[in-house]
Amino acid sequence: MKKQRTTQQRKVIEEICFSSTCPLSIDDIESRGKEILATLNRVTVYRNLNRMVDAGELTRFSHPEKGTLYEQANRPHHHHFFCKTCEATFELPGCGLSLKKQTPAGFIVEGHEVFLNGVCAACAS
Amino acid sequence: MKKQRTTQQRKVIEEICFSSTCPLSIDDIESRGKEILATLNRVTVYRNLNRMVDAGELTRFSHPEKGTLYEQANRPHHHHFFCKTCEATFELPGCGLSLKKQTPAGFIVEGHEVFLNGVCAACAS
DNA sequence: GTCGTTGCAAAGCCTTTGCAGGGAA
DNA sequence: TTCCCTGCAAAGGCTTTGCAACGAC
Repeated sequence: MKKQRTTQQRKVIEEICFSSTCPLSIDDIESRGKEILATLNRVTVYRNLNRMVDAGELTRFSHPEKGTLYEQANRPHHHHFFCKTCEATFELPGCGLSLKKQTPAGFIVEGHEVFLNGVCAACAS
Repeated sequence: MKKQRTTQQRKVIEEICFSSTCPLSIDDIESRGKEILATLNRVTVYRNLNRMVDAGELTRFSHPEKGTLYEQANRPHHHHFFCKTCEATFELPGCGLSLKKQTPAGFIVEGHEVFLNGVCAACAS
């Protein structure tokens, strides 16, 4: 692991990622970052996010509808809900999955992801 | 809906998709198709798959590790298991998800996807 | 002959890489 | 001063589009 330097860009990107309560896309992070630091470059966002994923600070996953998303790595086990009306992604605490019921004999399950979709409380009312 | 013509390419692509017991990637379909019809072009595969998705014959979904996959649309409800050893994708019948437990008040769940990963029976033994 | 389809080339996204200049330590 | 980091440009992968030729009907 190389020694890291604290740059303005890195501070902005880390602040955005660590303060968000839901997964963010590259576009989210880039546009929010540019509000704070107008010269922020998309490539720099990519590089910093990749570094943070490698360092175990962020988790990257691919959402079926929203593409690549990033979230903090230290969150408790949870899944995601995508609202097709406002297109926001929410974090759902806990897990409604019964692994034993799902798994055929001989298969070893090491991990899983669940994506729910529908309409969120705000959009439904 | 336009009138469709029955071409060699389309027959090959449909045969591959409709006879597979697990989801296929573009690469899978292209390489299997080229074994039957060597001149088959990747663009033609894309176009036919898109047409079949639009026609409701296939479902396209994005797997977190394998990227875009295609499967028959008329299959009963199921989820997918990805083996990290042989990198195959298996279809798991049924559903181990308890939606009520998972859903916060006010959210309306319309659909869901579950991806399991681990080691399949063949690779585990 | 008509017109849906194909194959090739090219273009569009998303993401990564090369490189020179800039800035943190 | 050192050398990590950034920004720009360019390159790679995946997918779509434009266009002329082909082929099903």
